[in-house]
Amino acid sequence: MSKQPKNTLRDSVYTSLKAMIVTGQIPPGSRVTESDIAAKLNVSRTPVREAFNRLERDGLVTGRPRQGYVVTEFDINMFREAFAIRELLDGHATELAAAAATDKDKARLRAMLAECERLAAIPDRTTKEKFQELEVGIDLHRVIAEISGNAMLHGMLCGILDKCQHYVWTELLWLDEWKIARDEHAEIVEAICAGDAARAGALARAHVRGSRENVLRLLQAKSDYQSFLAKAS
Amino acid sequence: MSKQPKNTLRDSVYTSLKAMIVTGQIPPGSRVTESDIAAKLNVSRTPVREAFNRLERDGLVTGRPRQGYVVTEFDINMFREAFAIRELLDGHATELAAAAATDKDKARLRAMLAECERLAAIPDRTTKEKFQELEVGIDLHRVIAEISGNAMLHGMLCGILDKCQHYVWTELLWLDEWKIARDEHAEIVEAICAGDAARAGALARAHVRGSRENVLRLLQAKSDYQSFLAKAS
DNA sequence: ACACTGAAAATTGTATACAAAATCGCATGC
DNA sequence: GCATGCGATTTTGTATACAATTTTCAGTGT
Repeated sequence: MSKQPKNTLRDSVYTSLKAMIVTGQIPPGSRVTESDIAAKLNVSRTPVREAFNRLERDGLVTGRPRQGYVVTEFDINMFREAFAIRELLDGHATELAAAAATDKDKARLRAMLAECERLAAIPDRTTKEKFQELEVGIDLHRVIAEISGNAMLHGMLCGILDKCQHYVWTELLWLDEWKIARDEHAEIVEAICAGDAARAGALARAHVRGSRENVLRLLQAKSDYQSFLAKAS
Repeated sequence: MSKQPKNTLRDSVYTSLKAMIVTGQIPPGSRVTESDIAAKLNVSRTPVREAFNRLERDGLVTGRPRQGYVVTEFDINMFREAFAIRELLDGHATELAAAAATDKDKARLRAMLAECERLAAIPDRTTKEKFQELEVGIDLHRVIAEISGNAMLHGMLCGILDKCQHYVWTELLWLDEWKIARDEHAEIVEAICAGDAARAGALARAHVRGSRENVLRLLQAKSDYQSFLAKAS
């Protein structure tokens, strides 16, 4: 497809599939067959199978023995679970990052903030640009986890953030009220740059809690809207 | 081989391989080839490949593009990383478990404690029995995570515990000083049964920190012993 | 003795062929 | 009309064949 050719087909397929799933091109609940994907990407089933294995391990698809794969449908319960863990891991990672960040790291974080700002300032944004802002905002957390120096923590947090991104993108981004908490991100970066671990950690935890509440509120609104539609018809 | 026949060969191979790795039958740092394992288990390379994929995702083996797989060697740094995360996740899981445990759950935990006690009381234990005690002690944490009701937390903690088990088993269990902190486990279970979430969480966090210090002390002793051997020869 | 070349061996990456199992549809019997 | 059973189709699970690449090691030249 129009993807950068990776070293191995397996990685290429994995990346493509993951992008398609996270962005909702393949909506949650869809049944996906190895043959279809293989045909669509012009490869054999083998690399597709291995990609599916990894995606299943990531929790983005669920596969039952001889029954094929289905793009995971996240319910509100999984969302709560993910955010409870994020609060722990993100908080700790941010504390560590504040203690470990080099000047180069700090510059990198500031550049991401600026990029986020730039994307937010575009008038009449397309869906793609909205997604880019969301992605940069989440990437900020990934980079903070990387800076923390704890590779295992970084890996686990990336996995959770993928799921959160998937959930927000497929369920909520259509809402106009959606908005990245840019000020909170800026405060966190500021605390990291100041080397204030305690403050950075507290801000990060509060930010995760705030995001959770924000999303839950939007989910409620969506649910209300849908039941309104149902009653009206 | 002498494993219970699972539904799919892939799962069977995964289970067998994981057991062989975690118990050190295949020592860390060994090169493992698909063909060897396939021959040893009398299956084709395909299920072995998929098992390797999952094990790589688990972090138990590391594989480079066309270079084969190597059983991951955990260094002391990874160990510290794992325990930092365990402190967060185990603490939270134990808090949740204290709030959520049913009578059946409590009975299950008490039964595991009793089993641990029984294994510890065996005189002149074999290596296998030592490993069983370790396994039950770690399983206790897995079950607590399960009881917490947060499936994602449970899954992540299981992954980390596998690595810790692997590390302890391959690096430290030969030491006679090794000893499961049975009293601490008992205290944690007690707090869970009493429904005291704050106390249970605090105990769990302290227990993880204590385990970490214990292991680090043993590693130091091992290192001292090895340098003593080197100087003597 | 050492470095470099190049072919052979070993090993993974990919494709494909075949087997087993599940699902779907249809017909048949009650 | 509905349930049930049987067969055809679809889809995954496994094995194997082939391609690509890396490593190894022997041989040669300096």
